[in-house]
Amino acid sequence: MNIFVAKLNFKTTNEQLQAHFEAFGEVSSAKIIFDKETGRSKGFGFVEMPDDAAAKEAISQLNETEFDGRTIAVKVANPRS
DNA sequence: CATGAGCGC
Repeated sequence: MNIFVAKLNFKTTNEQLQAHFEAFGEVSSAKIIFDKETGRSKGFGFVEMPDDAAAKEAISQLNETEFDGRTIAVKVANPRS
């Protein structure tokens, strides 16, 4: 299941994001979206978890919670066109 | 170079 994570701290990295979600289950991939122009983080990313149950749990447990100093928004990601 | 809702190349 794909998970959308927004309002991340700009200094938050893929490793931190993955490690944060691994507390609820295995994470196949975690990716922060970086802006190609500035090279800085766009402040949001995506996490993919094989186990749907763990994914849903992670969403409900991490949404609207503080992570790396910022209150993040965790939701189910939309299908990429 | 900078910043704060959103959906990725």
